[in-house]
Amino acid sequence: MQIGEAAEASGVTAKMIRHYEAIGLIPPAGRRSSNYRDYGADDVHRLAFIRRARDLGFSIGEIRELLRLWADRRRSSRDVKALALRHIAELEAKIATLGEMRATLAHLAHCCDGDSRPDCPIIESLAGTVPPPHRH
Amino acid sequence: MQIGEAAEASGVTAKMIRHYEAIGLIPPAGRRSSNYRDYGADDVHRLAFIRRARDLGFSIGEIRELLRLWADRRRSSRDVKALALRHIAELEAKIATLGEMRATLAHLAHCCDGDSRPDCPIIESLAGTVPPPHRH
DNA sequence: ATGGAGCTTCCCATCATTGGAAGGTCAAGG
DNA sequence: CCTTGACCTTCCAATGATGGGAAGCTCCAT
Repeated sequence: MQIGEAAEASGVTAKMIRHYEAIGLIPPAGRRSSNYRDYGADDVHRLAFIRRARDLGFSIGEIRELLRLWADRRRSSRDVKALALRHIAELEAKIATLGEMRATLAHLAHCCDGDSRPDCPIIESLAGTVPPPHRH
Repeated sequence: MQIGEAAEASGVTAKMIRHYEAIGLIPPAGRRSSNYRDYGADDVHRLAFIRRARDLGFSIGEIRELLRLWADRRRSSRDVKALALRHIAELEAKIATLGEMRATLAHLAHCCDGDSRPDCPIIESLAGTVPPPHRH
């Protein structure tokens, strides 16, 4: 099948399929006489794998490693799990950061009247005219 | 003061100060005869404002708006609060996305033995050989 | 006057993805 | 047979926020 159909079947855009090939995440696709790329079921399978990994927030580098582990029949599930746990830790760190931002901002917003007057603890906090809320 | 000192005082790197000037987030700094940028207390104050807004996760576009509101003595706190609430919603959306990733991956990792054998529900889920965990 | 610290501009890299231009290929229909 | 339109090709550029570094200028202390 050609790239459009492979994109449809895998959920990865044609644009990204070419990109993944360019950066060596996937092997170069076969070519027809027309120079069009040609994909088989295995290729689509690998692309869908990548798609699901992206949906879980794995980086390209991590996906490279996941693909290597997937292909290695002698892999240990320990290695896969370690990679997953490392990624979970990254996710939790990001969630914590965003959660702190949310909490700080929610507190400020809660203290803001939200009326037609200019006085606003949000702006004042950003301006540093009041000590920033420091809850943890 | 010159840019290094302003960077130190505001918590914004000299690199970023120049960048913010280039994209019009801050007005062009005055220059000395040496062509060095020259900053006063007001400039540092504005940079610190930007720094705190960045720390709360506001985008450059949002900060542009916040700076406009800060400068506007006739602003309504309603407008500031609306911007803050909108940003809180963005943060919560991101947190929710990351949280779903974390939950899915944690479930898979929990089901993975993590031993020396290759069998691994994480890899299998990515490969699509088992239906993906669909909890919401 | 020389060294070094700090400044200047300019270009490039990151990360994953998207957009578009210019042009080649193929099938269907007039 | 020729056109049209959908598909493909490569290449270049942009996104957002930041960092790295080169080449060259300014300033101050030794």
